[in-house]
This record gives sequence, structure tokens and C-alpha cells, in this order.
Amino acid sequence: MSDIITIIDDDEAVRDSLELMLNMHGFECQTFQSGDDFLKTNVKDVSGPILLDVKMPGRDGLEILSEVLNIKADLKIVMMSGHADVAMAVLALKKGATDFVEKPFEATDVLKILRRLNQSKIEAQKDSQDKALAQAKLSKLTPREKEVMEQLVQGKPNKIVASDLGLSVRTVETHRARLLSKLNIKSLSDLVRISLLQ
Amino acid sequence: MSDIITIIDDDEAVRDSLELMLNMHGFECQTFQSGDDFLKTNVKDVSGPILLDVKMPGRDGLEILSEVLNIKADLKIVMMSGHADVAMAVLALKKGATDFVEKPFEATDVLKILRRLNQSKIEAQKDSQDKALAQAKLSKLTPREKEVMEQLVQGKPNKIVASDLGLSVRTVETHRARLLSKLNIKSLSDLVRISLLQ
DNA sequence: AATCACATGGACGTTATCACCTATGATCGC
DNA sequence: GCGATCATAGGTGATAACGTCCATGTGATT
Repeated sequence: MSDIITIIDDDEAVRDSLELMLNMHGFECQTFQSGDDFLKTNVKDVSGPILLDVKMPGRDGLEILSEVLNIKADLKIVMMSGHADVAMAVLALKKGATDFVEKPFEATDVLKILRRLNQSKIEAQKDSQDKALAQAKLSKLTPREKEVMEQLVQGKPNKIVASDLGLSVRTVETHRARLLSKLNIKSLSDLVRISLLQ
Repeated sequence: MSDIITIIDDDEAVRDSLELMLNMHGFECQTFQSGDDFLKTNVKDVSGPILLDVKMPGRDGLEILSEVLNIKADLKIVMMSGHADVAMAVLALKKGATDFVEKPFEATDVLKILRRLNQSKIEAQKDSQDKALAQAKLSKLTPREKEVMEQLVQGKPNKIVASDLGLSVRTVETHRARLLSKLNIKSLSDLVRISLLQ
């Protein structure tokens, strides 16, 4: 199962034919007729690839590209343009676009790109599994526990953490033991490693 | 002071005029009339930017690009082409080129790119300073100390390290204290962080 | 032969951490 | 109001780590 694909193009004909074609190949789509419309949504909730036209009324695709990546840097954005030149393509990729296709394009070209993105996403997910897991565990820590964790990671002994936070050593020990067990780890080393995954 | 710039182009006129222009602006250059010639040198010793023509006899610039990055992935390679199209530029950047300029280009364009590269290099150096420093310190550890360090980083208490390495706890303590002081750190946390810089 | 770096470890004392236990007060949602 | 969670913290005993001082053996260098 793959992600929903976001299509942003002011030309209804392009949107419809792209969506139809992708649907036929098993992709789900959502479409927008402008980048500004898309930016009104919760961009952070998007995880799939984005097909983004360059030439649009209002802010053009390159501006939208920057905006979107500013909100969520790991999104994969494929630029599309009918009147592309080299400089534009170079600029788009340097701004962080994942790919750049010239219109009109072959259906197979777009499919190839999307399938490759899907593949690399799967590999990326494997790489970031630990990270996501640690993240999930970290979110279960109470504020105080996180605070103690930060100090511990800096290498401070319980005694110093206690005085820095205005607590008794006992209490620090309590938080320490609790956060280690919540994170399901046994040693300070593990804690440091987890903190560096952020 | 900046790095030597490598120019690879089969057209002598281009090589000479580029070199002259760059010299006048205070850059040092080395030139090659083909990518294969360049690959005969010790690519690993190169640290400055590379200006690489696409259309050349023998292996073309895109092939050379891949080869070179394969040898040294952090090199900054600016592609140059007289008959560029969007697809070529996109391919080059996706293969890892840093930039792509169309010939004929303005001197100021190339200068702008090179100056920007210089700037980002300076910033990148700052980032990797700690790493180099840690590396230097690590190389001063004896083999046994490194061995003990590895175990400690895994979160093992001295006792376990001792039994794993067939030593007495006392000896492990000695090595531990020695390696911490050699690395000029005070806590296990610091040790874990250093080990993760590798 | 003398020196040096390295690895090894014993003694002794201090300090820190860990693992149990218990307990109180605050706050929050039902 | 009642249980849940959170933050707080004391007691005790075991275990681990840290510091300092010292001692031995081995191999390489001089």
C-alpha cells in the first residue's frame, strides 16, 4: 500500500488526466488547483509524493516548493513544467525538488518516478525505524523526566542534577530509574545514544 | 585562501579562458583535457571544486561525474554544457552534481557559484572540526584502551567488561580512567558521544 | 643494560548508583 | 469524591565506580 499522491496544477485537464492515469495504476490522489490551496491544508499530515506544476497563477511552483519544504523538509516533490529551461530545472532541484519532468510527459515516466520514490521510501523507513521507535518512547516521558534526562545525557551525576534542578538526590534517582525503564534500556550509554537520534 | 579548482574540458580554448579568468580573481587552477586524464590522478587528494564539461570524447561528463563521486563522495562538481537540455541537467543533479551551468556562461555566474561553494565549505569545516579533533585523540589510545572503550560504550559495567576481556576489574578501571583522561573527558556520556562521531 | 610504554592488578577509602521498599501532596478527569 | 498520574523524597543494603598509591612483567627502543 502506497501513499496518497498530491497533484497541484492549475490546469484542470492535467489534474484530471493525471489522477485518472494514476488511479488506473493503483495510486490514490488528491488534487489542488493552486499551491496556495494546498498550503491551506495541514501540510505536515502529508507523507506521499507531490506533483507540482511550475507555472501557475498566484505564487508559482518554485515558491510553493520552498514553502512546502519549509514546513516539512522530507517531502518528495516532483516538479512539472511545460516551458522548462535548464536554469529553471537546476534551480528547482537545488531548492530541494526530488525530480523534474517536462510536460507533456509519458505516463510511464511519471509512474517510473513514483515507483522509485515508493521504493526509496520503504528503504528510508527501515533506516528510521529505530528513530521513530525511540521518538514514540520519548513522548511517553513526563516533562520532569525529560528534564532529568537532558542533564544525565550531559554526563552529570545524580547529585549535580539534583542540585541543578533543586531536588533531592532521591528524587533524581526515581526519575532516572523511571525514565530508563520507560525507554526500556538499562544503561546511561543507551540513553545518550537515544538522545543523539533526535 | 581557497582550494585549487579543477577544470575538465576537452576544448582548450574553454580551459584556457576559464583558467585565466579564475586566476585573475585569485583562484588557483589545474586543468585536464579529459575525465579519464583526471581519473588517472589521485582523486582522493582533491578537495576543491571541479568544473566538468558534459560533452567530451571518451567517457562523457556524466559518467566521469559518477566515477569521481564514487571515489570521493563529498566533492563539489559543477557541470558545464553547451547543448544542455532539461533532462540532462536533471540527471546530472540527481547523480550528485552540485550545480549545472549552460555554456556560454558569464564569468560572474561561475564566480558566484565558486564563492558560494567556498562559503559552504567553510561552514562544513566548522561542523567537522569536533570530529577531526576527536579522531586525533582516539588515535592516541592504545589497542587495549580502544577495546575497553568499545565495551564501555555498549553500556557494560566494568565488571562485565573485565570478564568479557578476561581481566580483573582493577585493570579495566585503570584503562577506563586512562582513556577518559587521554580523551580529556570526564564522563561516560562524553565517551558515547565521541564514539558516535565516527 | 637502561629506559619507556603498555598491560596488568592489589589495597584502601570515598562516593555514586541501583534496587528494593514506603509515603505524601497536587492535579485532573470521570 | 475517587482513582490515576505525577512529582516529591526518606530508608537500607548491595553493587559499582573513582582516586590514589604502589608493584610486576613484557617488549621495543636506545
